[in-house]
Amino acid sequence: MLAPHDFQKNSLLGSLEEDELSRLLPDLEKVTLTLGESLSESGKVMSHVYFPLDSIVSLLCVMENGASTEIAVVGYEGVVGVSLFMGGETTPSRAIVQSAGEAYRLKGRLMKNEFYRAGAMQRMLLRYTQALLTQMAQTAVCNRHHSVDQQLCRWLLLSLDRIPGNQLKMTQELIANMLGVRREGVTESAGKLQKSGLIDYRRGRITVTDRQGLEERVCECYEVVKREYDRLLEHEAVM
Amino acid sequence: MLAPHDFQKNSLLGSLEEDELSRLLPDLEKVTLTLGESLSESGKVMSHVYFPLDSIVSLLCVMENGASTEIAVVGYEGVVGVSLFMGGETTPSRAIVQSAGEAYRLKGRLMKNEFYRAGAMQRMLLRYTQALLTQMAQTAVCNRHHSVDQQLCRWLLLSLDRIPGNQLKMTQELIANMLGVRREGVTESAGKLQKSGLIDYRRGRITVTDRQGLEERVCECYEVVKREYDRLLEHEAVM
DNA sequence: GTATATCTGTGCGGTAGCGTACAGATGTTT
DNA sequence: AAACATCTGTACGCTACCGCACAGATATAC
Repeated sequence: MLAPHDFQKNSLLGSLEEDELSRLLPDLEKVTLTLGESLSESGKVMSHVYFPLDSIVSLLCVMENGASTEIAVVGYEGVVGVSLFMGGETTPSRAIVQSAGEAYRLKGRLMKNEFYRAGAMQRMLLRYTQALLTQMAQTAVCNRHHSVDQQLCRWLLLSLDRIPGNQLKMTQELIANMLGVRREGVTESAGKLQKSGLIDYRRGRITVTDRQGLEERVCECYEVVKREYDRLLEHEAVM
Repeated sequence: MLAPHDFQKNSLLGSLEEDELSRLLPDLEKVTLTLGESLSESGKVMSHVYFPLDSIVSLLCVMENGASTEIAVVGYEGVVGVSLFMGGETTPSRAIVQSAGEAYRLKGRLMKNEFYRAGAMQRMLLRYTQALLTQMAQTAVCNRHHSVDQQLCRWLLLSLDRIPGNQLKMTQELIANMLGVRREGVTESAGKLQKSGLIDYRRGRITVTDRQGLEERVCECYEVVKREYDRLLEHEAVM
């Protein structure tokens, strides 16, 4: 038996108008995303766009020497593959599944067709893309000015906002790759948070036990991004 | 006497189709941008979008404590004010004139009207916005992984690509604000470039004397951004 | 239950960049 | 020409983070 309004778990899909939905629904394909899976490689054309339901996808910039940094994170509020409708077809960044879960996907061609109908879907996607711009910008400034401690808090909160529950399956090694810092640095910062009783870290599983405590410790970057996402995505698009 | 095809100095305007041009031309207003002028403040709605001709505009993320970082730079190849057509109306970042010069501007409302006609203009603007995304992403990763030396080279080259000539009017203090580092750090890095004979720095005026030398010293980030801009903007938009 | 792989904690020397302070250089104004 | 503002160079101690090395802890497989 099919879950009746499953797709609504993704807020972009959930905000569609009737006619858009009826056009798209038959082509939406539910897929399970596994940890570490790559949805998009640098310079390659994606076959689909992905609308996460309870999964998280990281957009990573990978450099020649293999070092990487997460530039944005996408969850139920967004879509992976904006370059398909923005017209560039590819991007130099990678999209990696950071937290396993489900997503709907839609063939690139169909996404573009819907986008160019210039309806509510287009407006939502553009506003979402602007939110993504803000997240990237804030990531840049955070990378420059804030300590690993603060960045870890930001990362935890941004991730937590995108999944149900308060637990992340994630090794320190992977977090370090996301933040673009040493694994030992994450160990140290996570240790401080642990000692302060904010999180409980147990071999690849972080449980946030005091969310408010994290919010008190995080840098302003988290709030800036969150406010902008709320502003851009939680209201109806106005033209 | 009017310069006949002045607007073509901006490549977005220059790539418009006949009918678009005839609609927009009467409303394009030529303005002179002065060094340090602000075109957009955090959270405020811009009245116009700006198409630089020979000026450079920096997009800055400013934090509560006043520290800032440049997240992207816009010149003749682009437009300042993407949030107007992306639908968000405002952004949390500021737009500051980094190099004085001229630009055409267009009222926000008219920009949106043209955008929603979904013609060549829309496609160009979207591709440009994707290029901007790439620049921000690469800035984030560069801030994380590269030395001030390398970042200064990147900044010089990106700026130089956007103006005629090989001279920038710019104090080290301002460059430091852009890069989000100490002024002394810029002094030191610029000193190295000077000793290597790549630039000539004289109180607020940098002359690049060996562009190729800079390109040999810059990190990969410059090339990634440049390639993506070329790819996305120098060809006709394909749907 | 034991072996194994992986993940986490800790220590240590090295360094890039920070904050601060101040001196010298160079345009500009009068 | 002298006075001034501003920009540039240098120095010094400090801290966060890096790279490396390795030991201990914990899940999983057999």
